[in-house]
Amino acid sequence: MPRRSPTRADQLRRALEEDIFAGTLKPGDRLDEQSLAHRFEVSRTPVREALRQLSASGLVEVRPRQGAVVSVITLPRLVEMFEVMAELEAMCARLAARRMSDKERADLKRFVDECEDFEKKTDLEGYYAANKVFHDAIYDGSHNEVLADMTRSLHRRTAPYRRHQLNRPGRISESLSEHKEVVDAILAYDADQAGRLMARHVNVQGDVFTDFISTLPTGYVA
Amino acid sequence: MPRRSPTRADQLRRALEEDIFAGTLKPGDRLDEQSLAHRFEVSRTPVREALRQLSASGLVEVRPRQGAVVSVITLPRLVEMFEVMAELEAMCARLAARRMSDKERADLKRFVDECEDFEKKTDLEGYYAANKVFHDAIYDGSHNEVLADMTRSLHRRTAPYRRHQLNRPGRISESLSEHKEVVDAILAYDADQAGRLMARHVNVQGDVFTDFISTLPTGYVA
DNA sequence: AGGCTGCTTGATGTATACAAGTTGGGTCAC
DNA sequence: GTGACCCAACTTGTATACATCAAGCAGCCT
Repeated sequence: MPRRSPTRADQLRRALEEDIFAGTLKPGDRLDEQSLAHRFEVSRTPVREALRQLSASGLVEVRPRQGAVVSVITLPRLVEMFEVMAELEAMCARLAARRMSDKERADLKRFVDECEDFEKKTDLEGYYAANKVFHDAIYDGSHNEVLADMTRSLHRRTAPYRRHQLNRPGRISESLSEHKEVVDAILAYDADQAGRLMARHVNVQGDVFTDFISTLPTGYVA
Repeated sequence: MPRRSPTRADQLRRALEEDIFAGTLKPGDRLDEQSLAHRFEVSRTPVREALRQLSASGLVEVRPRQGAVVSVITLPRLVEMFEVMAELEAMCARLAARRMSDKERADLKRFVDECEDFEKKTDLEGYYAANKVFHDAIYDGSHNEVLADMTRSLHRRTAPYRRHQLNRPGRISESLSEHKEVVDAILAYDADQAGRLMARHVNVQGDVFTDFISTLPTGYVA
Protein backbone atom coordinates (compact mmCIF):
# COMPACT_ATOMS: atom_id res chain seq x y z
CA MET A 1 0.00 0.00 0.00
CA PRO A 2 1.61 3.28 -1.09
CA ARG A 3 2.05 5.57 1.85
CA ARG A 4 0.13 8.78 1.34
CA SER A 5 2.22 11.86 1.78
CA PRO A 6 -0.05 14.83 2.33
CA THR A 7 1.57 17.90 0.88
CA ARG A 8 1.95 21.06 2.91
CA ALA A 9 -0.66 22.74 0.78
CA ASP A 10 -3.11 20.03 1.81
CA GLN A 11 -2.33 20.33 5.48
CA LEU A 12 -2.73 24.05 5.17
CA ARG A 13 -6.07 23.76 3.45
CA ARG A 14 -7.32 21.58 6.24
CA ALA A 15 -6.02 23.93 8.89
CA LEU A 16 -7.72 26.88 7.25
CA GLU A 17 -10.96 24.94 6.86
CA GLU A 18 -10.85 24.17 10.56
CA ASP A 19 -10.34 27.82 11.35
CA ILE A 20 -13.26 28.78 9.17
CA PHE A 21 -15.59 26.16 10.61
CA ALA A 22 -14.53 26.96 14.16
CA GLY A 23 -15.22 30.61 13.53
CA THR A 24 -11.66 31.72 14.15
CA LEU A 25 -11.77 33.02 10.60
CA LYS A 26 -15.02 34.83 9.94
CA PRO A 27 -16.67 35.59 6.60
CA GLY A 28 -15.09 38.72 5.17
CA ASP A 29 -11.76 38.20 6.88
CA ARG A 30 -8.82 38.91 4.64
CA LEU A 31 -6.39 36.09 3.96
CA ASP A 32 -3.00 37.61 3.39
CA GLU A 33 -0.58 35.24 1.71
CA GLN A 34 2.50 36.55 3.45
CA SER A 35 1.01 36.52 6.93
CA LEU A 36 -0.26 32.98 6.46
CA ALA A 37 3.09 31.90 5.07
CA HIS A 38 4.83 33.35 8.09
CA ARG A 39 2.29 31.98 10.54
CA PHE A 40 2.56 28.41 9.23
CA GLU A 41 6.27 28.73 8.55
CA VAL A 42 6.09 27.86 4.87
CA SER A 43 6.61 29.86 1.72
CA ARG A 44 3.87 31.57 -0.21
CA THR A 45 3.62 28.79 -2.77
CA PRO A 46 1.77 26.19 -0.69
CA VAL A 47 -0.32 28.99 0.81
CA ARG A 48 -1.42 30.01 -2.63
CA GLU A 49 -2.33 26.46 -3.55
CA ALA A 50 -4.33 26.03 -0.37
CA LEU A 51 -6.20 29.26 -1.07
CA ARG A 52 -7.01 28.14 -4.61
CA GLN A 53 -8.32 24.84 -3.35
CA LEU A 54 -10.52 26.62 -0.85
CA SER A 55 -11.63 28.96 -3.58
CA ALA A 56 -12.67 26.01 -5.70
CA SER A 57 -14.77 24.59 -2.89
CA GLY A 58 -16.36 28.00 -2.41
CA LEU A 59 -15.14 28.69 1.11
CA VAL A 60 -12.96 31.60 0.12
CA GLU A 61 -13.13 34.05 -2.72
CA VAL A 62 -10.05 35.01 -4.68
CA ARG A 63 -10.08 38.01 -6.95
CA PRO A 64 -7.14 38.55 -9.27
CA ARG A 65 -4.63 41.00 -7.89
CA GLN A 66 -6.86 41.67 -4.93
CA GLY A 67 -6.21 38.78 -2.65
CA ALA A 68 -8.45 36.31 -0.88
CA VAL A 69 -11.17 36.71 1.71
CA VAL A 70 -13.37 34.20 3.51
CA SER A 71 -16.49 34.03 1.35
CA VAL A 72 -19.22 36.40 2.34
CA ILE A 73 -22.41 34.81 1.15
CA THR A 74 -25.17 37.16 0.13
CA LEU A 75 -28.57 36.54 1.58
CA PRO A 76 -30.23 35.47 -1.68
CA ARG A 77 -27.34 33.15 -2.29
CA LEU A 78 -27.80 31.61 1.12
CA VAL A 79 -31.46 31.00 0.39
CA GLU A 80 -30.48 29.35 -2.87
CA MET A 81 -28.02 27.11 -1.09
CA PHE A 82 -30.63 25.89 1.35
CA GLU A 83 -33.04 25.26 -1.51
CA VAL A 84 -30.52 22.98 -3.19
CA MET A 85 -29.41 21.43 0.09
CA ALA A 86 -32.95 20.37 0.83
CA GLU A 87 -33.22 18.63 -2.51
CA LEU A 88 -29.84 16.92 -2.30
CA GLU A 89 -30.28 15.74 1.26
CA ALA A 90 -33.74 14.48 0.40
CA MET A 91 -32.27 12.50 -2.46
CA CYS A 92 -29.64 11.07 -0.12
CA ALA A 93 -32.32 10.01 2.33
CA ARG A 94 -34.46 8.47 -0.42
CA LEU A 95 -31.59 6.43 -1.75
CA ALA A 96 -30.38 5.54 1.74
CA ALA A 97 -33.78 4.10 2.59
CA ARG A 98 -33.50 1.82 -0.40
CA ARG A 99 -29.81 0.98 -0.34
CA MET A 100 -28.40 0.99 3.17
CA SER A 101 -27.08 -2.32 4.42
CA ASP A 102 -28.26 -3.75 7.73
CA LYS A 103 -25.02 -2.67 9.34
CA GLU A 104 -25.39 0.85 8.05
CA ARG A 105 -28.92 1.01 9.38
CA ALA A 106 -27.76 -0.17 12.77
CA ASP A 107 -25.00 2.46 12.77
CA LEU A 108 -27.46 5.14 11.76
CA LYS A 109 -29.71 4.27 14.66
CA ARG A 110 -26.74 4.42 16.99
CA PHE A 111 -25.74 7.84 15.69
CA VAL A 112 -29.15 9.31 16.29
CA ASP A 113 -29.06 7.86 19.80
CA GLU A 114 -25.79 9.68 20.37
CA CYS A 115 -27.46 12.86 19.20
CA GLU A 116 -30.09 12.27 21.83
CA ASP A 117 -27.46 11.86 24.54
CA PHE A 118 -25.95 15.23 23.71
CA GLU A 119 -29.38 16.80 23.53
CA LYS A 120 -30.17 15.54 27.03
CA LYS A 121 -26.88 16.91 28.29
CA THR A 122 -27.59 20.14 26.39
CA ASP A 123 -24.07 19.84 25.04
CA LEU A 124 -24.24 22.17 22.06
CA GLU A 125 -20.77 21.43 20.76
CA GLY A 126 -21.31 17.71 21.10
CA TYR A 127 -24.66 17.85 19.36
CA TYR A 128 -23.15 19.85 16.56
CA ALA A 129 -20.55 17.13 15.96
CA ALA A 130 -23.01 14.24 16.33
CA ASN A 131 -25.36 16.00 13.93
CA LYS A 132 -22.61 16.06 11.34
CA VAL A 133 -21.93 12.35 11.81
CA PHE A 134 -25.62 11.62 11.41
CA HIS A 135 -25.91 13.55 8.15
CA ASP A 136 -22.69 12.05 6.85
CA ALA A 137 -24.03 8.55 7.48
CA ILE A 138 -27.03 9.33 5.30
CA TYR A 139 -24.88 10.83 2.56
CA ASP A 140 -22.77 7.69 2.46
CA GLY A 141 -25.87 5.55 2.80
CA SER A 142 -27.03 6.78 -0.59
CA HIS A 143 -24.25 4.64 -2.04
CA ASN A 144 -23.67 7.37 -4.57
CA GLU A 145 -20.31 8.93 -3.97
CA VAL A 146 -20.85 11.78 -6.41
CA LEU A 147 -24.04 12.75 -4.64
CA ALA A 148 -22.42 12.38 -1.23
CA ASP A 149 -19.49 14.58 -2.22
CA MET A 150 -21.70 17.31 -3.62
CA THR A 151 -23.95 17.33 -0.61
CA ARG A 152 -21.03 17.38 1.78
CA SER A 153 -19.52 20.25 -0.14
CA LEU A 154 -22.66 22.33 0.21
CA HIS A 155 -22.92 21.36 3.86
CA ARG A 156 -19.43 22.70 4.42
CA ARG A 157 -20.08 25.90 2.58
CA THR A 158 -23.10 26.66 4.73
CA ALA A 159 -21.40 25.50 7.91
CA PRO A 160 -20.22 28.93 9.08
CA TYR A 161 -23.81 30.10 8.90
CA ARG A 162 -25.65 27.02 10.09
CA ARG A 163 -23.52 26.98 13.20
CA HIS A 164 -25.11 30.10 14.62
CA GLN A 165 -28.55 28.75 14.03
CA LEU A 166 -28.46 25.93 16.54
CA ASN A 167 -28.25 28.61 19.20
CA ARG A 168 -31.90 29.37 18.60
CA PRO A 169 -33.78 28.27 21.72
CA GLY A 170 -35.51 24.95 21.30
CA ARG A 171 -34.03 24.30 17.88
CA ILE A 172 -31.95 21.38 19.08
CA SER A 173 -34.81 19.29 20.40
CA GLU A 174 -36.80 20.10 17.27
CA SER A 175 -33.87 19.01 15.17
CA LEU A 176 -33.53 15.81 17.12
CA SER A 177 -37.13 14.75 16.71
CA GLU A 178 -36.88 15.46 13.00
CA HIS A 179 -33.83 13.25 12.86
CA LYS A 180 -35.72 10.46 14.55
CA GLU A 181 -38.57 10.67 12.07
CA VAL A 182 -36.17 10.48 9.16
CA VAL A 183 -34.42 7.47 10.66
CA ASP A 184 -37.72 5.70 11.27
CA ALA A 185 -38.64 6.15 7.62
CA ILE A 186 -35.26 4.88 6.47
CA LEU A 187 -35.41 1.85 8.75
CA ALA A 188 -38.88 1.15 7.37
CA TYR A 189 -37.51 1.25 3.80
CA ASP A 190 -39.97 4.07 3.08
CA ALA A 191 -37.93 6.06 0.56
CA ASP A 192 -40.48 8.70 -0.35
CA GLN A 193 -41.31 9.45 3.24
CA ALA A 194 -37.63 9.64 4.18
CA GLY A 195 -37.03 12.10 1.38
CA ARG A 196 -40.02 14.25 2.29
CA LEU A 197 -39.05 14.41 5.95
CA MET A 198 -35.43 15.18 5.21
CA ALA A 199 -36.35 17.95 2.81
CA ARG A 200 -38.57 19.45 5.49
CA HIS A 201 -35.83 19.08 8.09
CA VAL A 202 -33.45 21.09 5.95
CA ASN A 203 -36.04 23.56 4.77
CA VAL A 204 -37.03 24.41 8.31
CA GLN A 205 -33.64 26.03 8.52
CA GLY A 206 -34.58 28.16 5.56
CA ASP A 207 -38.11 28.88 6.67
CA VAL A 208 -37.06 30.43 9.90
CA PHE A 209 -34.68 32.64 8.05
CA THR A 210 -35.88 35.86 9.49
CA ASP A 211 -35.13 34.59 12.98
CA PHE A 212 -31.95 33.05 11.71
CA ILE A 213 -30.61 36.16 10.13
CA SER A 214 -31.06 38.19 13.24
CA THR A 215 -28.75 35.84 15.10
CA LEU A 216 -25.88 36.49 12.73
CA PRO A 217 -23.08 38.91 13.54
CA THR A 218 -23.03 41.88 11.26
CA GLY A 219 -20.87 41.47 8.20
CA TYR A 220 -21.76 37.82 7.71
CA VAL A 221 -24.13 38.54 4.88
CA ALA A 222 -23.71 41.17 2.22
CA MET B 1 -15.45 49.85 -14.23
CA PRO B 2 -12.30 48.02 -13.24
CA ARG B 3 -10.97 46.20 -16.27
CA ARG B 4 -10.85 42.48 -15.56
CA SER B 5 -7.45 41.04 -16.15
CA PRO B 6 -7.74 37.28 -16.50
CA THR B 7 -4.60 35.71 -15.18
CA ARG B 8 -2.58 33.33 -17.30
CA ALA B 9 -3.60 30.48 -15.07
CA ASP B 10 -7.22 31.25 -15.97
CA GLN B 11 -6.56 31.39 -19.68
CA LEU B 12 -4.70 28.14 -19.41
CA ARG B 13 -7.50 26.45 -17.54
CA ARG B 14 -9.91 27.45 -20.24
CA ALA B 15 -7.60 26.25 -22.99
CA LEU B 16 -7.19 22.88 -21.32
CA GLU B 17 -10.93 22.59 -20.75
CA GLU B 18 -11.46 23.22 -24.44
CA ASP B 19 -8.96 20.52 -25.32
CA ILE B 20 -10.66 18.07 -23.01
CA PHE B 21 -14.15 18.83 -24.32
CA ALA B 22 -13.00 18.74 -27.92
CA GLY B 23 -11.40 15.38 -27.32
CA THR B 24 -7.89 16.56 -28.09
CA LEU B 25 -7.06 15.47 -24.59
CA LYS B 26 -8.60 12.12 -23.80
CA PRO B 27 -9.32 10.59 -20.39
CA GLY B 28 -6.17 8.98 -19.10
CA ASP B 29 -3.84 11.34 -20.94
CA ARG B 30 -0.94 12.51 -18.85
CA LEU B 31 -0.57 16.25 -18.24
CA ASP B 32 3.07 17.03 -17.86
CA GLU B 33 3.72 20.40 -16.25
CA GLN B 34 6.92 21.10 -18.12
CA SER B 35 5.56 20.18 -21.53
CA LEU B 36 2.47 22.31 -20.95
CA ALA B 37 4.61 25.18 -19.70
CA HIS B 38 6.73 24.98 -22.80
CA ARG B 39 3.76 24.57 -25.13
CA PHE B 40 1.93 27.62 -23.77
CA GLU B 41 5.13 29.57 -23.27
CA VAL B 42 4.65 30.25 -19.58
CA SER B 43 6.39 28.99 -16.48
CA ARG B 44 5.27 26.01 -14.46
CA THR B 45 3.56 28.15 -11.85
CA PRO B 46 0.43 29.11 -13.81
CA VAL B 47 0.32 25.61 -15.25
CA ARG B 48 0.18 24.18 -11.77
CA GLU B 49 -2.59 26.55 -10.76
CA ALA B 50 -4.61 25.66 -13.83
CA LEU B 51 -4.20 21.96 -13.12
CA ARG B 52 -5.35 22.44 -9.54
CA GLN B 53 -8.40 24.32 -10.68
CA LEU B 54 -9.25 21.56 -13.11
CA SER B 55 -8.64 19.05 -10.38
CA ALA B 56 -11.13 20.85 -8.17
CA SER B 57 -13.79 20.74 -10.86
CA GLY B 58 -13.10 17.05 -11.32
CA LEU B 59 -11.87 17.15 -14.89
CA VAL B 60 -8.35 16.07 -14.05
CA GLU B 61 -6.93 14.03 -11.24
CA VAL B 62 -3.79 15.09 -9.41
CA ARG B 63 -1.97 12.68 -7.18
CA PRO B 64 0.84 14.02 -5.00
CA ARG B 65 4.23 13.49 -6.57
CA GLN B 66 2.66 11.56 -9.40
CA GLY B 67 1.44 14.23 -11.71
CA ALA B 68 -1.91 14.91 -13.32
CA VAL B 69 -3.99 12.95 -15.79
CA VAL B 70 -7.32 13.69 -17.43
CA SER B 71 -9.85 12.03 -15.14
CA VAL B 72 -10.74 8.49 -16.05
CA ILE B 73 -14.20 7.93 -14.72
CA THR B 74 -15.04 4.45 -13.61
CA LEU B 75 -18.25 2.95 -14.86
CA PRO B 76 -20.06 2.90 -11.52
CA ARG B 77 -19.02 6.49 -11.03
CA LEU B 78 -20.46 7.41 -14.40
CA VAL B 79 -23.77 5.80 -13.47
CA GLU B 80 -23.77 7.78 -10.25
CA MET B 81 -23.16 11.00 -12.13
CA PHE B 82 -26.11 10.43 -14.41
CA GLU B 83 -28.28 9.58 -11.43
CA VAL B 84 -27.48 12.93 -9.84
CA MET B 85 -27.65 14.79 -13.14
CA ALA B 86 -31.19 13.57 -13.68
CA GLU B 87 -32.23 14.90 -10.31
CA LEU B 88 -30.50 18.25 -10.66
CA GLU B 89 -31.72 18.89 -14.18
CA ALA B 90 -35.22 17.92 -13.12
CA MET B 91 -35.02 20.44 -10.30
CA CYS B 92 -33.85 23.08 -12.76
CA ALA B 93 -36.77 22.34 -15.04
CA ARG B 94 -39.25 22.41 -12.16
CA LEU B 95 -38.02 25.77 -10.95
CA ALA B 96 -37.74 27.11 -14.49
CA ALA B 97 -41.40 26.29 -15.14
CA ARG B 98 -42.35 28.38 -12.14
CA ARG B 99 -39.83 31.19 -12.38
CA MET B 100 -38.87 31.93 -15.96
CA SER B 101 -39.75 35.37 -17.24
CA ASP B 102 -41.72 35.80 -20.45
CA LYS B 103 -38.55 36.77 -22.25
CA GLU B 104 -36.73 33.71 -20.97
CA ARG B 105 -39.58 31.50 -22.12
CA ALA B 106 -39.49 33.07 -25.57
CA ASP B 107 -35.73 32.53 -25.76
CA LEU B 108 -36.10 28.94 -24.65
CA LYS B 109 -38.60 28.28 -27.41
CA ARG B 110 -36.21 29.84 -29.89
CA PHE B 111 -33.34 27.65 -28.70
CA VAL B 112 -35.30 24.47 -29.15
CA ASP B 113 -36.24 25.62 -32.63
CA GLU B 114 -32.57 26.02 -33.39
CA CYS B 115 -32.00 22.50 -32.18
CA GLU B 116 -34.62 21.39 -34.66
CA ASP B 117 -32.85 23.18 -37.50
CA PHE B 118 -29.63 21.32 -36.80
CA GLU B 119 -31.50 18.05 -36.46
CA LYS B 120 -33.05 18.54 -39.90
CA LYS B 121 -29.65 19.30 -41.34
CA THR B 122 -28.26 16.31 -39.42
CA ASP B 123 -25.50 18.62 -38.28
CA LEU B 124 -24.13 16.71 -35.33
CA GLU B 125 -21.68 19.33 -34.22
CA GLY B 126 -24.29 22.06 -34.48
CA TYR B 127 -26.85 20.03 -32.58
CA TYR B 128 -24.32 19.35 -29.87
CA ALA B 129 -23.76 23.09 -29.39
CA ALA B 130 -27.44 24.00 -29.59
CA ASN B 131 -28.22 21.27 -27.09
CA LYS B 132 -25.82 22.88 -24.65
CA VAL B 133 -27.44 26.28 -25.11
CA PHE B 134 -30.84 24.74 -24.50
CA HIS B 135 -29.82 23.09 -21.26
CA ASP B 136 -27.99 26.19 -20.11
CA ALA B 137 -31.13 28.24 -20.61
CA ILE B 138 -33.02 25.92 -18.29
CA TYR B 139 -30.26 25.98 -15.69
CA ASP B 140 -30.36 29.75 -15.65
CA GLY B 141 -34.15 29.71 -15.78
CA SER B 142 -34.19 28.09 -12.36
CA HIS B 143 -33.10 31.49 -11.02
CA ASN B 144 -30.91 29.63 -8.58
CA GLU B 145 -27.30 30.31 -9.36
CA VAL B 146 -25.97 27.72 -6.94
CA LEU B 147 -28.09 25.05 -8.57
CA ALA B 148 -27.18 26.23 -12.05
CA ASP B 149 -23.47 26.16 -11.25
CA MET B 150 -23.59 22.69 -9.76
CA THR B 151 -25.56 21.31 -12.66
CA ARG B 152 -23.30 22.92 -15.19
CA SER B 153 -20.28 21.50 -13.40
CA LEU B 154 -21.64 17.97 -13.61
CA HIS B 155 -22.60 18.54 -17.21
CA ARG B 156 -19.02 19.47 -17.99
CA ARG B 157 -17.58 16.52 -16.17
CA THR B 158 -19.71 14.12 -18.15
CA ALA B 159 -19.18 15.97 -21.41
CA PRO B 160 -16.25 13.85 -22.67
CA TYR B 161 -18.49 10.80 -22.32
CA ARG B 162 -21.83 12.21 -23.39
CA ARG B 163 -20.27 13.40 -26.61
CA HIS B 164 -19.83 9.89 -27.95
CA GLN B 165 -23.38 9.02 -27.17
CA LEU B 166 -25.08 11.29 -29.64
CA ASN B 167 -23.51 9.17 -32.33
CA ARG B 168 -26.01 6.47 -31.56
CA PRO B 169 -28.33 6.21 -34.55
CA GLY B 170 -31.66 7.91 -33.99
CA ARG B 171 -30.64 9.39 -30.68
CA ILE B 172 -30.71 12.94 -31.94
CA SER B 173 -34.32 12.95 -33.10
CA GLU B 174 -35.31 11.21 -29.87
CA SER B 175 -33.46 13.85 -27.91
CA LEU B 176 -35.14 16.60 -29.84
CA SER B 177 -38.66 15.38 -29.22
CA GLU B 178 -37.85 15.04 -25.52
CA HIS B 179 -36.64 18.61 -25.54
CA LYS B 180 -39.89 19.75 -27.09
CA GLU B 181 -41.96 17.98 -24.45
CA VAL B 182 -39.96 19.59 -21.68
CA VAL B 183 -40.37 23.02 -23.22
CA ASP B 184 -44.10 22.53 -23.63
CA ALA B 185 -44.42 21.71 -19.95
CA ILE B 186 -42.33 24.71 -18.95
CA LEU B 187 -44.32 27.06 -21.16
CA ALA B 188 -47.49 25.63 -19.61
CA TYR B 189 -46.14 26.41 -16.13
CA ASP B 190 -46.44 22.72 -15.30
CA ALA B 191 -43.52 22.32 -12.91
CA ASP B 192 -44.00 18.70 -11.91
CA GLN B 193 -44.43 17.56 -15.47
CA ALA B 194 -41.38 19.52 -16.60
CA GLY B 195 -39.32 17.91 -13.85
CA ARG B 196 -40.54 14.41 -14.67
CA LEU B 197 -39.86 14.79 -18.36
CA MET B 198 -36.43 16.27 -17.84
CA ALA B 199 -35.44 13.51 -15.42
CA ARG B 200 -36.51 10.98 -18.00
CA HIS B 201 -34.63 12.80 -20.73
CA VAL B 202 -31.42 12.58 -18.76
CA ASN B 203 -32.03 9.10 -17.48
CA VAL B 204 -32.54 7.75 -20.96
CA GLN B 205 -28.86 8.40 -21.37
CA GLY B 206 -28.23 6.18 -18.38
CA ASP B 207 -30.76 3.51 -19.27
CA VAL B 208 -29.18 2.75 -22.57
CA PHE B 209 -25.85 2.38 -20.89
CA THR B 210 -25.01 -0.97 -22.29
CA ASP B 211 -25.32 0.43 -25.79
CA PHE B 212 -23.58 3.57 -24.68
CA ILE B 213 -20.57 1.87 -23.21
CA SER B 214 -19.90 -0.11 -26.32
CA THR B 215 -19.51 3.13 -28.28
CA LEU B 216 -16.67 4.33 -26.07
CA PRO B 217 -13.03 3.96 -27.07
CA THR B 218 -11.14 1.61 -24.82
CA GLY B 219 -9.44 3.28 -21.90
CA TYR B 220 -12.27 5.73 -21.32
CA VAL B 221 -13.64 3.81 -18.39
CA ALA B 222 -11.65 1.90 -15.83
C1' DA C 1 16.01 -17.72 -12.63
C1' DG C 2 13.56 -14.68 -9.72
C1' DG C 3 13.19 -11.16 -6.55
C1' DC C 4 15.10 -7.60 -3.81
C1' DT C 5 18.11 -3.46 -3.01
C1' DG C 6 20.18 0.55 -4.25
C1' DC C 7 21.08 4.04 -7.57
C1' DT C 8 19.74 7.01 -11.39
C1' DT C 9 16.62 9.89 -13.63
C1' DG C 10 13.14 12.73 -14.05
C1' DA C 11 9.23 14.54 -12.35
C1' DT C 12 6.72 17.26 -8.68
C1' DG C 13 6.73 20.21 -4.23
C1' DT C 14 8.69 24.25 -2.23
C1' DA C 15 11.33 28.42 -1.79
C1' DT C 16 12.83 32.69 -3.43
C1' DA C 17 13.45 36.50 -6.72
C1' DC C 18 11.43 39.64 -9.83
C1' DA C 19 7.52 42.08 -12.37
C1' DA C 20 3.24 44.21 -12.44
C1' DG C 21 -0.97 45.99 -10.51
C1' DT C 22 -3.70 47.93 -6.62
C1' DT C 23 -4.48 50.60 -2.61
C1' DG C 24 -3.88 54.34 0.39
C1' DG C 25 -2.18 58.65 1.60
C1' DG C 26 -0.34 63.02 0.69
C1' DT C 27 -0.12 67.14 -1.99
C1' DC C 28 -1.72 70.55 -4.94
C1' DA C 29 -5.19 73.14 -7.26
C1' DC C 30 -9.71 75.04 -7.00
C1' DG D 1 -12.32 72.55 2.93
C1' DT D 2 -12.87 69.48 -0.83
C1' DG D 3 -11.71 67.11 -4.79
C1' DA D 4 -8.57 65.03 -8.00
C1' DC D 5 -4.18 63.47 -9.13
C1' DC D 6 0.17 61.34 -8.30
C1' DC D 7 3.42 58.71 -6.00
C1' DA D 8 4.96 55.12 -2.96
C1' DA D 9 4.48 50.98 -0.49
C1' DC D 10 2.56 46.73 -0.38
C1' DT D 11 0.31 42.73 -2.42
C1' DT D 12 -0.25 39.51 -5.75
C1' DG D 13 1.17 37.09 -10.34
C1' DT D 14 4.95 34.91 -12.63
C1' DA D 15 9.51 33.03 -13.32
C1' DT D 16 13.25 30.36 -11.87
C1' DA D 17 16.22 27.68 -8.74
C1' DC D 18 16.56 24.19 -5.36
C1' DA D 19 14.84 20.05 -2.55
C1' DT D 20 12.43 15.95 -2.38
C1' DC D 21 10.22 12.04 -3.72
C1' DA D 22 8.40 8.29 -7.10
C1' DA D 23 9.19 5.13 -11.09
C1' DG D 24 12.66 2.37 -13.72
C1' DC D 25 16.71 -0.19 -14.20
C1' DA D 26 20.88 -2.63 -13.09
C1' DG D 27 23.33 -5.58 -10.32
C1' DC D 28 23.55 -8.67 -6.54
C1' DC D 29 21.93 -12.06 -3.40
C1' DT D 30 19.17 -16.14 -2.59
